[in-house]
Amino acid sequence: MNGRKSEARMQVKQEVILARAIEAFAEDGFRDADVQVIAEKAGVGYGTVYRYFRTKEELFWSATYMVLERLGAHVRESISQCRGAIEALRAAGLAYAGFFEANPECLAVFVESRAEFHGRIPASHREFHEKMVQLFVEILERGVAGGEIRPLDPRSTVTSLGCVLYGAVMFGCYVEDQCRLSELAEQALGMLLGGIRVGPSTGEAASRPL
Amino acid sequence: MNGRKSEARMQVKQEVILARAIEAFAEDGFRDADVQVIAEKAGVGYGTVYRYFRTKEELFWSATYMVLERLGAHVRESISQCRGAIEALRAAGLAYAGFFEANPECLAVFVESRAEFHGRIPASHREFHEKMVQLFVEILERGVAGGEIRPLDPRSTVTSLGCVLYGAVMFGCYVEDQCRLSELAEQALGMLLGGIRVGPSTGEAASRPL
Amino acid sequence: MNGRKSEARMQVKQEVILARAIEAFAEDGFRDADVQVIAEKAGVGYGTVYRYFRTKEELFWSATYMVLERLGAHVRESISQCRGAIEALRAAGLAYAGFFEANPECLAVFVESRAEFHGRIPASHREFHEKMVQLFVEILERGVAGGEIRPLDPRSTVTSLGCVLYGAVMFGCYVEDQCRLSELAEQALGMLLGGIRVGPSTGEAASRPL
Amino acid sequence: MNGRKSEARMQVKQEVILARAIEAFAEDGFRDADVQVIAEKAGVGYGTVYRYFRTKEELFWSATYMVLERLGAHVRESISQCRGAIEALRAAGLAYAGFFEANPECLAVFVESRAEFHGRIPASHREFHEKMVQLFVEILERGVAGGEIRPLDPRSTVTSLGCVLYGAVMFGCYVEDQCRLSELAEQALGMLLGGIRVGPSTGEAASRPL
DNA sequence: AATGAATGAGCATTCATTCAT
DNA sequence: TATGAATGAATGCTCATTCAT
Repeated sequence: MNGRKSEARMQVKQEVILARAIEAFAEDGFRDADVQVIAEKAGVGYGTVYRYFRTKEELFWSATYMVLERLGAHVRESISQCRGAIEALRAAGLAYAGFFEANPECLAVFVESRAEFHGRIPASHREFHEKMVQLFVEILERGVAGGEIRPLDPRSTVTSLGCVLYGAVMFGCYVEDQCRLSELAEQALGMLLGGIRVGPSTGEAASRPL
Repeated sequence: MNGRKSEARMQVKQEVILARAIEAFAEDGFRDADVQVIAEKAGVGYGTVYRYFRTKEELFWSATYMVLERLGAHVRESISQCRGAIEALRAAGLAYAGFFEANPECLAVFVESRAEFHGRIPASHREFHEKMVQLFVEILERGVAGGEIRPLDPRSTVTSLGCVLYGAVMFGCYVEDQCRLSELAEQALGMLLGGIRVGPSTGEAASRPL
Repeated sequence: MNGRKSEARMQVKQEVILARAIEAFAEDGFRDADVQVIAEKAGVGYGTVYRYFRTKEELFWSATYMVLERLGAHVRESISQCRGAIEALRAAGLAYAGFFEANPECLAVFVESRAEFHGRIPASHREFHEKMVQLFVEILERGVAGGEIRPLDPRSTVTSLGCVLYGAVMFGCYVEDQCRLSELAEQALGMLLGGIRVGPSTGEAASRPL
Repeated sequence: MNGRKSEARMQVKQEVILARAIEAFAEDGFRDADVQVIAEKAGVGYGTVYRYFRTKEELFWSATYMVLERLGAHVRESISQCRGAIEALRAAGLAYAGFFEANPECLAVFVESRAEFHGRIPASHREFHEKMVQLFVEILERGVAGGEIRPLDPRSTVTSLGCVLYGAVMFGCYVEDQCRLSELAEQALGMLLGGIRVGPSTGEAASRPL
């Protein structure tokens, strides 16, 4: 029982450290963030951070992965109630952008992680990416099967969707004083969906709110 | 004449330093890049770098700006021969992605700069962004006036286009083993254009090559 | 107990660093002294110095303050056994000069600190100065009350005494091959005391040994 | 004739550089003063400074020597009209302190030079010192011969005088908000003179204005 | 002679990581 | 297991000095 208690405590501690790490990396970037400060904010000793994460880099990738997990959960939850495929795509897209809008520090870490790839995407991140792609592919296939969506190649369509959503989130810094991230994504996604939906795609359809 | 010679030489030297800086920042990122190494690669003394750029940060932003200038020139050149608006948009989009495909170190610096914004986009970068937006707005307005493009709001449309192109370039790392950057952009752009072009937007139109 | 041990050790370490810093600043001056060297001499790691002193400057002022503390202790001790005021003044003056004679590295740091003031005397130094003035004022007032010293304004008299002692210590470098610092101070102080003592101040009194 | 013109010009240029050097060394101290800045302020090219002074150190000692020359001229001029020895001593002392009061940048350089001695007084400075001592010795001997001053050992008396004046000038930073440098020197000098003048040295004599 | 661009040695400071307690 | 004192490699930046023009 002692072991369990201890395990649970450690689990909590690790999550606290990760949460503070996200904030620190968001604030200062990977290189400028200070492990000392993260430890202080997490309320643990300096060396303790190194008992949970071998290196600062491991801490960073764990923190970015936590962001991905939260993002994934948020997106999956958003589509749980959706019936139609188009509806699900819209909901997922809005959830994707909305998550970063609601958690700016996650966005900052997300951007930071993209820069830190330097050509080497960690396996965990690649797996997350694949899962997300799979999720969208399934929605699309469901939509195609149900006659809601034109029979496009699912993977390349998802890739294009990915560009739009990833782009909206990354590009948002240029328009943040004009519109919110979710509006940006809604708009761009709307235009894309207008082009792939079955039936006469009128201008109205493309530009009206999702 | 002495002055001119000297000025010309200094101009050249500065550009050499910037070129090597782009490579170094691409390779190691802003924080890990070593000014000493940049100096060596540029064939100048250490202190000389600091005669041309007050700080490493100034060097970094100058380098990223040089990337933007090259990118801008490449894009502008690509549309110089285009007649139609849709044609120009396709050409510009392909040039945008093609530039980063042909210059991976510029892409790396581009990504790095996005991460280093940390909420503060340098004025020079914002101005570049505005010019690019203006360029696309003019193309769109020309297309609308010529009846080639549906009467959408130009700015928000350009913003969506921006998301797609920016997104393709940033998102490319996830698909680089499946398709090239320009293919990715072509595909995503095609889907978007399919949705904004006048006339019945058929599935065929949206997915066929640009 | 663990805490105490650690605290005590750190206290010792800090004092060792300060002691070596005094030597280094004495040898090379503030600007030329190398923190690396101080660390080595103190037998601690480089970074350790910065755990105890935020900056080289803080280390310098701490070192100069340690000199003042030693000086103050030496002077106060010297007058503890004195009965008469004149006797105390003589003893204090000799202790003042004698301290620097016995600790040349303290003298060098003392001089260095005077140069580094640049118009801004650190609060701690000003406070030390005030305490010293107060000490001498009290001696003088005791001497005046006891009829041993003429009723001069204590503060301006102490200021003049300060000039003589400070001057002797600073001026000593010009005469060091002719007489020792304490002799110099004794001589100058003797002349000054000859002028303020009650009774006919004969030449003999002014120039004879204190 | 060309040569002469050139020589004269160089003479002027050198003095301009020295004058600006004094200001710079006074402002920032020897180590922190920037030769580049001195050159700019002097209105000459950077390298030109090095045509007139082999090293920064040589420039510094030349600058400090210029201070001494000005000081010496000021002091010598002050006593040119004095008849009596006591009168001359007072005048010289006041001129000494008054010079630094009127030229704070010279005082700063003077202090800086004391710190930079590090045990090695430059020959030129030692010679100046000797000349000053000689000047005062002659005044004293004249005073003794004329019966105005008691037959003290001239050299040790001058040394004590030196302590008082040097001390007043160096010590002034502690009392600058209470009295001016010249007042400080006047006061301290008055006390000392009260002690060495022939005749009954009353308290009044010692403390009344010079 | 005058200039100022070029140089690189030198140094303060930071911070990830280790390890004794 | 938790801690935080200790470490020293790493690096941005300065500035005295040189030398080609």
